[in-house]
Amino acid sequence: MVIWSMVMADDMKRIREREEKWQRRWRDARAFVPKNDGKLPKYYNLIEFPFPSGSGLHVGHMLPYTGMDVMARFKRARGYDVLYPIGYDSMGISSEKYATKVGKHPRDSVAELIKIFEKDISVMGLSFNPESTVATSDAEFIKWTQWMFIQFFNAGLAYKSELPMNWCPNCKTNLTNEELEDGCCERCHGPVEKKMKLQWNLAITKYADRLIDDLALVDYPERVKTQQINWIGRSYGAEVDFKVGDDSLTVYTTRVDTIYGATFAVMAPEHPLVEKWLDELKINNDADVREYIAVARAKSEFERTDVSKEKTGVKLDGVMATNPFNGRDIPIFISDYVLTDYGTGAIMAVPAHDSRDWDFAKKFGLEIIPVLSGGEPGQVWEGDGQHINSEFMNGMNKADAIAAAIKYGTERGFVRATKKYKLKDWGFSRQMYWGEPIPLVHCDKCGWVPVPESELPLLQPHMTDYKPTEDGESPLARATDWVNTTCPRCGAPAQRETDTMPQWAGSSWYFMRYLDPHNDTEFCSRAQLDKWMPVDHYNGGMEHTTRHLLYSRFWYKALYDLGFVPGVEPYKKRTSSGLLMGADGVKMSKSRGNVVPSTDAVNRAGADACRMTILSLGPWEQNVNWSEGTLAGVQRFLKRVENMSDNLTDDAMTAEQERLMNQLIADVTERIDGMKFNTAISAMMEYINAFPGGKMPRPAYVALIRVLNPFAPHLTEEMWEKLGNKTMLTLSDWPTYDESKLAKNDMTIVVSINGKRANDFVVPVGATESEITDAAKSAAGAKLNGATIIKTIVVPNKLVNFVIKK
RNA sequence: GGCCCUGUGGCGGAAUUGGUAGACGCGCUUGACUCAAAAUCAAGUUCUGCAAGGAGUAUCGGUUCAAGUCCGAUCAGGGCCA
Repeated sequence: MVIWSMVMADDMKRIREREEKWQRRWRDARAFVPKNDGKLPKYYNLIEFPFPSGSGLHVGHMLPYTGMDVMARFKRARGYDVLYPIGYDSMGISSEKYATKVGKHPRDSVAELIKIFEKDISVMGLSFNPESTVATSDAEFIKWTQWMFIQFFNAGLAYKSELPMNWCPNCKTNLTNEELEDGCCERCHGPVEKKMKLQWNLAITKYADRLIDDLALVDYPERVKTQQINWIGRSYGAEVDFKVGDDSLTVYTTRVDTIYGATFAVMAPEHPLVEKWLDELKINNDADVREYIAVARAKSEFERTDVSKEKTGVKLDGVMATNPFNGRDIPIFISDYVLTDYGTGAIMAVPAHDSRDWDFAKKFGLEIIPVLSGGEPGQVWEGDGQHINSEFMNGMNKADAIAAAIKYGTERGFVRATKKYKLKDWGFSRQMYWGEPIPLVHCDKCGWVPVPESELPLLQPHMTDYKPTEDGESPLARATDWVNTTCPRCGAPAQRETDTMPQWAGSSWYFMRYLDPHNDTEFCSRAQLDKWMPVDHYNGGMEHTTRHLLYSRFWYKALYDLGFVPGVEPYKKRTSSGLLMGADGVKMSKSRGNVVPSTDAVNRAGADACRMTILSLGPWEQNVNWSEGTLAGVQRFLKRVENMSDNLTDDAMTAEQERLMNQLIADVTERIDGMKFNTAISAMMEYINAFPGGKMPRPAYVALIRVLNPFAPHLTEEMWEKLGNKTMLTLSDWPTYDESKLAKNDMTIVVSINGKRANDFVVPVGATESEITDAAKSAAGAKLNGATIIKTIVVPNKLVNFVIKK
């Protein structure tokens, strides 16, 4: 026992030393630095850059890095000039929270974290370009993030407006609605308080149509495209003007065809007309109305629109709305299920054909007029059908009736066809210390004025107390020396903006800085952009398919419109990797005790074995569970491959061995291309199983280590050197295969009767159909006795099926 | 509630275009080596049955000569949006 563990430890030591040796040699040879000389086609291979975590890396973090590393090594061998960079998303609340926790200024703690992170990933043998790393918190990076914001501001894409924010008293942060999860803080899952706040916004909704339409130009998984489209939520509808006395109440509807079934109108409690009517004393039950408004204001959007909750509302007593189509007066309610910031903040309610309106009408005893046939009596009907009770629309279906109603109303001036989006403009203000300061100065005379480019980067002042404030104001507001400045335009006393940018800012463009990380006159030279953009392959998690992907696509399009980048889409192809969970199928976490630290796994099994294990566990897009058993299987495989190098024969290869070798190269090539790493690995395992006793002819072995190289780069380099090669395998070309050698001499054909497998038989390749049928008949034997063959189906190279009757 | 994805041995998972279900790995069983064990090597391993055979890809139904694969309904798990 003791002796064995010493042998193991000795073995492991040898493996680790060998891995370090090759990592050193690759670095010295600058093997992973792109040539950038225009001689080879470029390939930009991108992972989502990480937040430098302080809690230690585990094997799950390595999954995307490893898979994309295989792609990078494969593409290099296939003759591409590959850029595979890594950097750090080191701005933002995560870094700030960590700094607070360890009691160090974020500038220092971030630098330490990056060092730890780099050390942890260095053992894996990943082929990142060591010369193009960036961190979003570097001053030289912040400079260009701020510069871009100023370009957007000057182009009218950045504006300030009052927005509903969600204050998390635990994290002391304001959150936008997108940053909530089930109505709670996405970080601590605690309750939030709603308040209005003046915020900077980026006008992403101006790009909503292009963000949808340009998805046709890129290669993203369908589900990713669908999620983006749903998130943007484009709907075609109509605004209809209802007269309310001298005022005009505009409602938004996607179902203007049902207007003859509108029996009441509902307004958001905060709708400005409600306020106006209260002021004008037009509302008789003003006390009830005011109370309802106060209660609704306190609720979150999530609570307000939860369909399962009981509908509440108050009738506005004293005002009626006139339906412009038929002149009919209908009552008006306020209710919290109508939101101010969606549509016009007012709807026409058609209870017969909308379940929320139905619930509301039932509760308040309101009239219900069906205008589409097809429903059950006494139930809401949301399907299509022929229109009834609808004058000129009678007999039409939904689509035709919508068009007819819009035409009718447009001609008479009370309807406008509109397009609406669920997507809102991007709330771009945060009230925290560790974010890029928004580089604007407010002057009483000149308004908001950008900080001159020569003064960028505008860094946060060094503060010892950078903790968030209790009231949600930016901690930068406390740095009065910094805040008070002069107007860059007129020189009068002025104040700096104290809000900072969200974490999403740096991640919206970091992939361009990799191309030219130390340029201090441009964010990236145009020549580098022209050469390397767009990113050829961007892999990331499903959790970033809405916000990050949409924000960065918007950012790139905005830069394109301003003439700074060469295309309209930043990423040509997007893939999503699944998560690597603990062995128990639950996300790795300290509290769960299921974490497998990556340095640990590498020390136990070596980097090659870890890399292959991570990729063998299951399909790339799916969540997979860590398995020590798989690790052991992979270790066994690598050991066998190594031992085979002492067992090579110089015998001529048999035809079958040659076929296997060519098949191996074909299979592995195809599977890496399709990111089917798990089956690429099993193809290699099958291959060595086909050589009994571990005896392999030399060329068969060479082919194996060449295709194994992207997965197990250290071992294969060592074996390659052992075979007498003087150049590095990492710098060698990918092996080719001979298509003509893939064919077998004979083939196994299945014979089935009425679709049920009966037997199989072997025929030489090139047998005629009648030879095959005859062979099939004899293979089926007694099972055909006394039967009439009605039909014979021959599937080439595969199967013969007899349809029989007895 | 809406949209999307996934259901295959004891386990992780394989199965081009519908054409031998269970590759490969783990685990397990047996054998070789060993005083013994570990490691390694060899054989076996969906279930049922002594066998011949029969059953079998969440459930039910459909299309087809043929369904894990296509269609419909149901159930279960996951994701996104409400």
